Order: sequence, then structure tokens, then C-alpha cells
Amino acid sequence: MALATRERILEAAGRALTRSPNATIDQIAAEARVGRATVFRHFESRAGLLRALARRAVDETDRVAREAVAGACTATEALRLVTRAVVGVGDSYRFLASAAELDDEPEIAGAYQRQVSELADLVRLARREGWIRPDLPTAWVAASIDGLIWAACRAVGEGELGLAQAQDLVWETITSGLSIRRTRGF
Amino acid sequence: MALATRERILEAAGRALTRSPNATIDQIAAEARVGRATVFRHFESRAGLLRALARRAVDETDRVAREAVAGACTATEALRLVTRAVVGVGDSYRFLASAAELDDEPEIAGAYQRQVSELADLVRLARREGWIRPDLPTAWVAASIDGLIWAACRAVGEGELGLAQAQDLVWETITSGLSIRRTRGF
DNA sequence: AATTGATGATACTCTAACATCTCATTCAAG
DNA sequence: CTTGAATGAGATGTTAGAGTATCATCAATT
Repeated sequence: MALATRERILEAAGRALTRSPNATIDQIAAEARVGRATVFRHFESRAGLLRALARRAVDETDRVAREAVAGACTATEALRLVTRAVVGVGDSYRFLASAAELDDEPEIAGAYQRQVSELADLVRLARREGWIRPDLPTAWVAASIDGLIWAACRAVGEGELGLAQAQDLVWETITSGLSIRRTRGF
Repeated sequence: MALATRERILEAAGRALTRSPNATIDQIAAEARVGRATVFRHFESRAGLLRALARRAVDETDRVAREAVAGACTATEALRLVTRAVVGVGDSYRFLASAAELDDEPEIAGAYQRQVSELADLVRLARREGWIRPDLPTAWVAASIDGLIWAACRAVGEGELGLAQAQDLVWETITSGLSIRRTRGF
């Protein structure tokens, strides 16, 4: 049952670290209903566990994002699908936000940078398709999409919104904003 | 010069904790160009320092938000001014995002809850004025404004955007979203 | 010049959490 | 039933960082 145990520990670590980013090995072990020693049998150290967990989140995000891009004809459609997909797996990487230790991990930090810049690339393509407002800098468009995805993941995690609802709302907001449309801005 | 020193330590702590949320007292003291002992002369403990810093951020945010509300005739205008104002002081509370220790401080956690619910109140009022899209839940509107404010503060902190520019962009995005307007959405 | 208060440097203690090790137990496979 | 791998429990070592205490120094006031 080695694999199942490892998986249980990772899931428990995700939950525990989302609740409190400084969760100790003891707390994680308790959350996984596992002896503390067992955690060290599966992961060389706390840092190793964090690394594995982060790698998992990055990989899963990459996977669903690539699937989404593959299923889209236009960059705009890809952006929509990627956004939906990332909100969908957001739970698995919410803990990353406050995992300060991971800044020292070049692999993880690099992967995050890559994902952000891939999002910016997508934005640039959508801009060429004429879908992005020309008056908004690409950096801001990417940043605000990121911000809205985070807001949605948090709201889902807090139980304020359902997942499907949150996925719809994020794209609606990206597309049209929060205020009612007028023929001319107020 | 006790006051000036205390202030120096608080500012340095803000910088250090924004960089790395688990910054040690030594690192904070070094950042403030101050002896480690001096930190303990001004703050009873690390938790006390964190508390003081958080209180400061909460108070400053409250102050500028109230000023903004006072200077507005409509709830919609108040929402706009509050958003600008909070982005303006965002630097002083960026460290709060990853300060896990503060979840245990009822005073701070409560103040944050209050601010969030005050934002929701403002959203409800703006909704009555007919400015908020009726199809979006209030919780989501508040959450996404929060998310966009965070995105703006981060972008400013990273040097990707200027402060004034970020303040404009946040409101533009809240109002109209990121895509070009069409008479009928696609 | 003497006094006072704030500071810096340093040495020290203490604790929480990491990490290792041992041993008894469990449980599935043969 | 036996065997062996995985586990749980707990004892032990180790270290980083919090917090305390002391003393010399410096600057401002008198």
C-alpha cells in the first residue's frame, strides 16, 4: 500500500497547508491518519514533501491547461477554457500562495514563472485576434485574470460559490466586468 | 528618538515580511539597521510586532476607505474611490496575505472580516443604484473586486505597473472587463 | 563634565519542530 | 502458520530561532 499511503499524505498535506501554511509534520501526519515516521519514510524531509506537493500541483495545472489549449480553435477560446480548467484544479494549488519556503526552490519558482508567462503569451495571441481591449497592457490583463482565478478558487474553497458557478462567473467578469453595460460608459 | 525607531522597525518588518513571510527577528532587525535587542525593547514579542504591523495596516486602510466614502455622493462613486484608495495603500498590507500567524489573532482576523463585509455592503448599495449587473451574486462581486485589488497591488509591488496606472486599470476592469465591447456579447 | 536614556553587541537559555532510530505490531502473500 | 514488508508509537538527538540579560557606547540635556 506504499503508493496509496504516499498519496494520502500528499492530499492531507494539501488540506493542512491550505488551512495553515506553517503546519508541522505532526499535524500533516495526523491529518493523514498516519504515523509521523511514515511521513519520513515516504519523503526525505519536510522540504521534500513540500516540493513533491508543489510539483504535483504544477503538473496537474499544466495538464489541464494543455488539454484546454488543445481543444480550442482560437486563442480567445483557449483563454476561456484554460481559465475554466485552472479554476477547476485551483484547490490543489491554493496552498502555494502562502508557501513561503517554496520561493527557495528554483524548480517550483521557475515553473510558476513559466505558467505566468504562458498565460501572457495567450493574452497576446487573443489580443491579435482583436478580443482584448487595446488600451490595457498585457501585463495587467494577465495579472487580473490571475487575480480573478484566485478569487474564484478562494470563494469555492470557502464554500461561497459552487465550482461550476465560479467557473462561469470568472469568465463573465473577464469578458464584461461587473457593471451593467451601457452604450457609452458613464 | 524612540518613536522614530519603532516606526523604522515597523516599516522594515513590512518590507522583510513581504519578501519572505517567515522572516526572522534577525532579518527584520537587519533590514531596519537596528540591533536585535532593540526590536524586543519596542515590541514584546514577534507576535506583538506582527500584531502592531497588522493593526497599522488595518487602520490605514480604514482611514483612507472612510475618507473615500465621505467624499462620494453615490455608492457607486464610493466604490470607485474606495478601490482607488485601497490600491494606494496596498503596499502596507501586502504582507498580510501570507502572514499565517495572524489567523490566530482574533482582533486582526475580525478586522479583516469587517472590512470584507463593509465592501459587500457597498456592493449591495451600488446594486440598488442599478450599477451592478443583477446576474452576479454580491459575494462574487466583492470577491472579484478584492482579487483585482490584490492583483494591482502585486503588480505595483513587482514594478510591472505604476501606482496611478494600476488604480485606473482596476476600475476600468471592474467596470467593463478585459474584452472589447460589442453590442451583443459573442 | 555629569547624567540619563536609548542603543548595539554578545552571550545565554529555552523550546518547538525537524529528523533519526528502534522495536513491537499488523497484515497480506505464500 | 510463517515470513516479510509496511506501519505506529515513542525515545532520542539536533538545530534554528525566540526571548532574556548584561555591559559598553553614544548622544542629548543640564
